[in-house]
Amino acid sequence: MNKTAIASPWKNEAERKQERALKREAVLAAAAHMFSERGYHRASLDEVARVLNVTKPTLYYYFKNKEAMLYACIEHGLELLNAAGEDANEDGGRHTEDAANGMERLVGYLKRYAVVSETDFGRCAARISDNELSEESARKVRRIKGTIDRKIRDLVSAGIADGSIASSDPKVTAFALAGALNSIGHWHAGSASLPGARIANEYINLLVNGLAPRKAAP
Amino acid sequence: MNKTAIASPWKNEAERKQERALKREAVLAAAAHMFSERGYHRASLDEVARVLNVTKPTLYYYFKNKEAMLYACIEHGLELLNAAGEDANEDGGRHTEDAANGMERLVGYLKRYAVVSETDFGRCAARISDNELSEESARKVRRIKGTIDRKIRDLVSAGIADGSIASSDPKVTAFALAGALNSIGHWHAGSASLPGARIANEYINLLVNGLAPRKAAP
DNA sequence: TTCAGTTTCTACTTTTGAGTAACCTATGGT
DNA sequence: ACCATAGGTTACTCAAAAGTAGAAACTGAA
Repeated sequence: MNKTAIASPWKNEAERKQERALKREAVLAAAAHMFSERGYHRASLDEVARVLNVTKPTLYYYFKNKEAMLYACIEHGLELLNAAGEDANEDGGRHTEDAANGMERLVGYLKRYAVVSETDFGRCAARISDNELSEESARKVRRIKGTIDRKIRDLVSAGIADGSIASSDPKVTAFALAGALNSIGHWHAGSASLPGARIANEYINLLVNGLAPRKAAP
Repeated sequence: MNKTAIASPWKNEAERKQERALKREAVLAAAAHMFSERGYHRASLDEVARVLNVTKPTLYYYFKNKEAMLYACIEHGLELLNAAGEDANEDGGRHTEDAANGMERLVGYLKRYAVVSETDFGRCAARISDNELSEESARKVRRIKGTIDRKIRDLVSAGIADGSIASSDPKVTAFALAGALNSIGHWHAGSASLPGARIANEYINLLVNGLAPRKAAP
């Protein structure tokens, strides 16, 4: 599988480009970690640079400025959350013969969403307020958030249509679901005692079944 | 009821002290608004002062520094959230002859909690991360948050005991409930289109009944 | 060898906003 | 008349962190 038996320490054009992309991603990952850990303002680029074993100006070689880093983090986080929704459609259809109903698809999405919302990028997207960004970037972020919200809402609506979900208002329900899941990232950081997957499951169980006891399993 | 027929423009000792307390509260309210609107770091004290028609040093006459203001905001918010729980016990017992069950008391609490979490102070308490504070203050905040969490957990446990609530884990459930409610403050700020009370009700309805349809009302 | 381009560094400048010093001006008590 | 205190102002300092200028070091190519 190796292209060359011995790995040359000198890179050609393509390799250099790839390495640059790799480094850019490393910068982003470090920034995301910092942002989600300390918040945007308390995260200093000097320190981000330090954990990467470089100096601050190097970061500016890969990103225009700090805000650009934050935007990239949030955008990437939102893309992950969005991607968690993409296979909500596929997964249900592919796994079983008959198409999954609205509830099943929604729960599948929520589970994947929960997983992402515990990553650094996910937490950047979920926790950091838009208004840290320029109006320009904030608008873009809101657009993406809108499509995610739309996706949840559509799943809720589908569930209502096929009778698998009871909700009087898909719009508010979608807000509530996203809000509840986004909060996972918060407390997870605060009290690290609970295992993440456990929390997510309990959350989703609560959202699906509610606090009130059920007479019989539907 | 008036002590004097004509109000003297000159204040005595007691009136002065009260006025000072009033001004301190005004500073706090302005700060809370700023903090919850823009976040701690983006809120500038110069601007807080501006909306109060004073200058920045005046603020320092009432508070030691910016962090002290934030701490006071958060503490006050937490006190409100806590107070919302105090009358959870009273209210149930006082309103009807027979004592309210766990679920009823919990829902009562959650409703009041939701209302508070939409105020400036509530949002400061719910949204702003502890690590903006000194370790000293953060510890105190965590202690108060702990008692609130405990209160919710106890209500959940009580509900489980009397059969009005179904939950496998009061601890995680309490986290989830607080997290979900705290998120109200976020989105309310983002999309101001929905009326607050409506959102809170929908949220709580979701948490109580869940997404899954119920066969028959219990 | 020299050139052009890439990547990173050292050593700054700039900006922003928290915090302070020092000084006014009422007011009320003595 | 005088003083102490409360409450406020103007005009600063100071620190931290963002951002920049410009040189150095390396690479691959001509």
